[in-house]
Amino acid sequence: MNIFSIFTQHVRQAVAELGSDGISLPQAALDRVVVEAPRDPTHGDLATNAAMVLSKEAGMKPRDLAEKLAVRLGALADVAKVDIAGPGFINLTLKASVWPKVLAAAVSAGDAFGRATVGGGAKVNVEYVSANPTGPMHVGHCRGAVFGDALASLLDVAGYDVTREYYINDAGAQVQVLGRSAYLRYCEALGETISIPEGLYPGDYLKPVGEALKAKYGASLHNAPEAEWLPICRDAAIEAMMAEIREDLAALNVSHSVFFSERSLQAPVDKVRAAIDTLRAQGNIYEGVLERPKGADDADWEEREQTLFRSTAFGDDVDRPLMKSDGTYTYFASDIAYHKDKADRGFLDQIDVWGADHGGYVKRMQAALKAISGGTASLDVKLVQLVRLFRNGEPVRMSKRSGDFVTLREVVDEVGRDAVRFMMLYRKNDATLDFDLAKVVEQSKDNPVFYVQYAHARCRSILRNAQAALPDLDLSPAVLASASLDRLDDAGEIAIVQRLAQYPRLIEAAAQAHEPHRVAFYLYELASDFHSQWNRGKDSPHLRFIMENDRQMSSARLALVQGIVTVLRSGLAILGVEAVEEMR
RNA sequence: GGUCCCGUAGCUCAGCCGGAUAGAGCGACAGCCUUCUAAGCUGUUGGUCGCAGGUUCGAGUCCUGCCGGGAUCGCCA
Repeated sequence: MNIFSIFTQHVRQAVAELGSDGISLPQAALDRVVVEAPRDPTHGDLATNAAMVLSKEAGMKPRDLAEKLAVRLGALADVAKVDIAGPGFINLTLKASVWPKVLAAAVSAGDAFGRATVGGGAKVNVEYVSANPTGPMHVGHCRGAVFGDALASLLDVAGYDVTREYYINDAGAQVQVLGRSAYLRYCEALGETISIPEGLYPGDYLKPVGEALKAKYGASLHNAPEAEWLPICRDAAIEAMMAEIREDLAALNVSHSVFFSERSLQAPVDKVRAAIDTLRAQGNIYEGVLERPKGADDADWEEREQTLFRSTAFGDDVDRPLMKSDGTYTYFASDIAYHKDKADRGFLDQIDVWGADHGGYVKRMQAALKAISGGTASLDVKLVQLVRLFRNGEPVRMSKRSGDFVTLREVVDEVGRDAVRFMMLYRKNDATLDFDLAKVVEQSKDNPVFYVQYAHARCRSILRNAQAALPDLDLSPAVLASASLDRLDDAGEIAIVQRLAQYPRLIEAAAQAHEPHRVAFYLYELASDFHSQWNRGKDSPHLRFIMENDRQMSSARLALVQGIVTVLRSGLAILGVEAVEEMR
């Protein structure tokens, strides 16, 4: 039950009925009509901008148009009062009987409350993490992983058909380097003393790969030509790294349904070549010379002719090369084939989650998908900004170069996955994030993770205590939903129900904007409403949730608690954070 | 130099495809424990929404130009 969408329909219906007054409006104009909760509660429960956005096309003054709409809206069963205010707002005050209905709907719907249909079952592909399989995941990967995972869950709840995908970069030069690094560890395992040259991966995490290679191949690779040992060492290392990455993701409660190999784009069928041929047939490929970029570090710039994609024809700033000087494909060429493959699999809605340092890549990828799909597919790229790691306000330095970086696993092991996930989502994706390892485990209001989880635990505690105090009361949601909810007439209680009523709309809006952080902020506000009401029971005992001498009131309030539990659980599930039963 | 992101209270940040008097937490100050978890709550304090124009009934939000911070700019991914 989403009162906002219900009333949006009511308002649009009222607008359509203006036809009988000789006022006809284009259908498109209706899309601008919205119903929202006014910031100021004295403006009523719902407000619509209909009269203001339609006045021009109706050829009427906003307030005159509002008068006509107000008459119709005032006749609706759930409306107690209609006011016209300011430049032409129509403010609706709903009958008190509306809120019990909303609460009952939430309680009886359970996990289904908030589930939306805005997605319409449309297929959408969310690609996230896609960390190179050249080592364990470090803390920098965390944010994109959690963001993508939560976004996928959000879209799922909003009614999209979501596929969660990971692109394994197992075809480039980096995995060759990985293979050489693994070979050195293999030599080391054979008893050789090694030194790791600049440019190879120095981390200890390849030692087990070396040992495994020795166990499987003995010394047979040692004096073999590179062409023979490199593919073996490389593949063994990739497999080992991917296994480790999957474990890291599991520790973070991040999941994927598809792991897509970059190499599978080149063999057995060269899909990269096919993609380039498609673009060439369109006339969007040519041989040309790029201008030297200004201001960049271009000391070893060498002007030369190369194969270019005409991305400027699709909104990019310069045309982009597809072939390296050694004749292999650029990463961009592979990525075009990959995104084409996604489109061929039916994903016309594609979302990529990238680190902000890849921001310069967005336009060309969008241009490429537009071109190669003939304009049918679109790509939204969500950039996640840096995470700066602190401990008690002191920066935690990390140097990837030395191989001595903070791994994702270390952070999860130290503070727990719930703290990591919630904090990563308690910020817009494009804002940098300071993550303090000490603060996120603090059990205080400073720490939103704790605050929201505590609200859920407190609710559950109330329900447990209620069962002990009133053992014969049936606290199942189905029964609570039929309690005398009209007895919830305290302003704080109604405010909570109104907050719950916003949840379905919030899910829709957050999903359409691709912004899971809105869910986190909403949960914080709901938790705050609840803690506040809980405390009012101290000064005013008649406001306590459990009233042993008034079973009817207890049932109504416990239904309210159950409604809060329902929404907290639903929202936390989207964020991938556990709704705990008690705090320890 | 080009492109992208950011700039809102002393600090950290929200602000829902433009909407009414711009919000929250922290900090500071003043209060609330015989009580369903005080691991919490209440109140006070606090803003020229970076600057200047523009669009319109209306701009923190959209457009243009500046200022400041960050990222990035063929042969890394």
